[in-house]
Amino acid sequence: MTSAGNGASPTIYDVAQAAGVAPSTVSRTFSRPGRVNAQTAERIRQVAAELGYRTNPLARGLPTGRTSLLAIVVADVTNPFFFEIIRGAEKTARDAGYTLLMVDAHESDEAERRALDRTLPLVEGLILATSRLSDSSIRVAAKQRPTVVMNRHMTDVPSVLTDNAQGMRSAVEHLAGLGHTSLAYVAGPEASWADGMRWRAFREATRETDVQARRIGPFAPTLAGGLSAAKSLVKHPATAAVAYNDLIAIGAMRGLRRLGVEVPRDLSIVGFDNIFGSDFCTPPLTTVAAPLRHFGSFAVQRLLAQLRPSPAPAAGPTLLPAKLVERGSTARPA
Amino acid sequence: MTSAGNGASPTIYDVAQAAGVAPSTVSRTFSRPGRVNAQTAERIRQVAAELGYRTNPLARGLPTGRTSLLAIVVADVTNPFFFEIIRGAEKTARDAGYTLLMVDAHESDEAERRALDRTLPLVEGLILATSRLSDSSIRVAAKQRPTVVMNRHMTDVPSVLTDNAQGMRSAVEHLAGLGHTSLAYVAGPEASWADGMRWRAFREATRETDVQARRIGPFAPTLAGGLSAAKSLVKHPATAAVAYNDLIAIGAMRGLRRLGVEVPRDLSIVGFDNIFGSDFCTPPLTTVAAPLRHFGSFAVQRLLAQLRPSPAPAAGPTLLPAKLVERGSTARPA
DNA sequence: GTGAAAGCGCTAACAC
DNA sequence: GTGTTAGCGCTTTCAC
Repeated sequence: MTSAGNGASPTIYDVAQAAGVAPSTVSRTFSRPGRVNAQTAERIRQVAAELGYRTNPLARGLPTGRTSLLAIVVADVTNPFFFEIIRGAEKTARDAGYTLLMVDAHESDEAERRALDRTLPLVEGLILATSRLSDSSIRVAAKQRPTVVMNRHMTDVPSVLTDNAQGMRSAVEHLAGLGHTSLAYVAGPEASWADGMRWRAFREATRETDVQARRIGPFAPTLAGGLSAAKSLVKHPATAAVAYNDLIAIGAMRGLRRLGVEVPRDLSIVGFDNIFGSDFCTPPLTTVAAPLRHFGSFAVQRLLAQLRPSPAPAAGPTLLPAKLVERGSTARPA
Repeated sequence: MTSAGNGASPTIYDVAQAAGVAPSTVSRTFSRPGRVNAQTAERIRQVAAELGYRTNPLARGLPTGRTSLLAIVVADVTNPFFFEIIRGAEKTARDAGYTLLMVDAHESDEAERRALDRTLPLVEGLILATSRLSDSSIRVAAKQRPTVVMNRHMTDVPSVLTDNAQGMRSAVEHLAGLGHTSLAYVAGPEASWADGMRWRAFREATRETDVQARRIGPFAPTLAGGLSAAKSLVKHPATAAVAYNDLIAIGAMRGLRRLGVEVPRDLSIVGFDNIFGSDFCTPPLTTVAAPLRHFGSFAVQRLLAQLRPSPAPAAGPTLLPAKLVERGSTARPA
C-alpha cells in the first residue's frame, strides 16, 4: 500500500504515480541520471520536489550497499588530537562525495565494538583512529568493510601512522642536547598501540644517546591523567620527561605548578601530537608534531582506494614524518 | 538465493537453515528475546556465533524505522565548545541504548543540509547543535524525525539553550564593576542565532549599566577569527571587550600580545563558553560558563522523550543557567 | 527509453 | 512457540 498524501514520507511510488511513470523510472532519475529521457527526468524531478520526495538511503543501501557514508571511530572525540585529523578526513571524504560519520568509542573496546556493530553495516568504509580493539577484532571488522587503521601497524590491514621512532628520537636528542641525563617517559593507556611504540622508541633513543631512562604510568591520555602523572614525576629524579601525548604533558605541567615545580626551570617536558592548545598553554609546550590534517586525509584516501572497483593496492603502511616543535617547556637542567 | 558459505555476510536465512528453524525464529531470537524457547534461542545464538552472523541494522531499520541511532550535527567538531556537549550527549544516548553519530557541518548550511539528507533517514532522532540552517529548513527536518535544537529558540521545535542574557549581564556587570566605561562586543558569525542573542543582551546590559557599547566584527568563531579581531580591537577606544566565544577571545589575546597590548593591563577580555583551554591559556580567560555537559545530556533527554510511545511533552525551551568564571583576563582599567 | 518483477535482510502480523 | 507470508523503499535485470 503506497501512501498517497498521509504523514509518511513520499516514496518513488508516490512520485511515479503523480508523474505518470513507472517507479523504476523514478529510481533511475535519481540513481543514474542520463539513463532517462531528459524531459521525463525533468518532470519527475519537479513532481518529486513538489511532493517533498527524498531518496531514502536506508532503502537504497539495502540492495546495493552504497550509502555514501564513511565512518571514523575515534577513541575520544574530545581529545584535541583528533581535531585536525577529523578535519582532513572530513574534507577529503566530502570532496569524494562521501559523508563522514564520527563515532566516539569512549576509550572503551566494549563501546567501540558495539558502535561498530551498529554502524559498520551502514557505511561503505571504516577508519579506526587509535582503536582500542584487539588486532583480531579489527580483522573481523576489516573483513566486513574496507578498513584503514591509524596509528597502528597491521600487516593485513592498510594503515596510516606517524613515525613515532623518529619523533621520539628527535625529542630525546633535543633533551640530551640540552644536557639532561635522566629522562622519564610518562606512559599513556596500556591498550594503546602508539604508547607501546613510543615507549620502545624512548628506550632505544635513550640507550643510543646514553642517558638514563625510566617509565611511569600508565595514565589516562587526558589532562586529568597528566595531573596524576605530576605526582609521580616529582618523586623521581628525572630532570626531563617525554609524555605519551600533549594532554598528559599539559596536565602534568599544571599539576607540577601546583606542587611548586616550575617548568622548564625544574623539569623539562616534551609532549606528542602538537594539539590545539599546546601553543597557548603556559609555558607553550615543546612537542613532537605530526601532520595531523594530512593524517586524516591520507586515511580517507587509502579507504577510497579500496572502495574503487579496480583491485585495491597493497596494504603496506603509510608513514608520515613527525618533527619536533621547540617551544617553552624545555630548557637546560638547573 | 541465500548465500551458504561464500563471501557475503550470513543472514538470518543462513542461520535458520543451519539451526533447522524458520528465519522468523532467528529474527525473534535477536529482536525480541523471550518470545523464543530458551533452548531454541540458545542453539540459534550458538549457530549464529559460529557463522559470524550479525544483525544488519540497515535491513532491520527498513521495515521498522528502529535503528538505535541518534545523530548530532555540529557546526564544527573541532570547536572545543562541543567537547563536553558531545560527551554528555553521548553518555546519555548510550545509557538509553542508542549510538550517537556525529556529523560535522563545517559551518556551512550547504554541507549541513546534505549531511542531513543522508543521515536523517538512518536515525531515530536528531540534535542540531548550533545549526547554521534557516528556521524553515530546521522545521523540514523536524517534520521527518524528532529533533532538538541547541542554542537556538524555536517555538515549534524543542530546544535547549543557555541563558545568554543572564550570562551577558553578569559579564557586563563584572566589567562595569571593575570600572570599565567603554565596552566592545566582538561578534561571531552572522548566521549564528547565539551571536544575535548575545549582542542584543550586550546592548541591553550596557544600557542598564550605563556604559558605552560598540560592536566589532563579525569574525569567524575560531582562534584565527580572534586574531583578526585583535587588529580591530586596538583601533577602538574600549578598555574591555566581551567576545562571542572563547575561541575568539583566546585568539584575540594572542593577537593583542603581538600588537603590544597586554591583557588584562591594557584591555580586559571576557569570553563565552568556558571551553577546553580557557583555563590554561595566558592569561587564564574570564568567561561565561555554560553547563556544557548537561547541555548535551538534556538535549538527548528531550529527544528520548519525543521518541517514547507516549505523547511527547510540549516543546518549550529548556533554559540552562550561565555563570561568570572570573580568571585572569579581566582587571581594572589602567 | 521505459515498464514489470524479483529481490536486498529483516520484522510483523497471522496461522497453526 | 514457531512457521508462513507479506512487505519496508529502493535498484536492477530483463523484456518490450
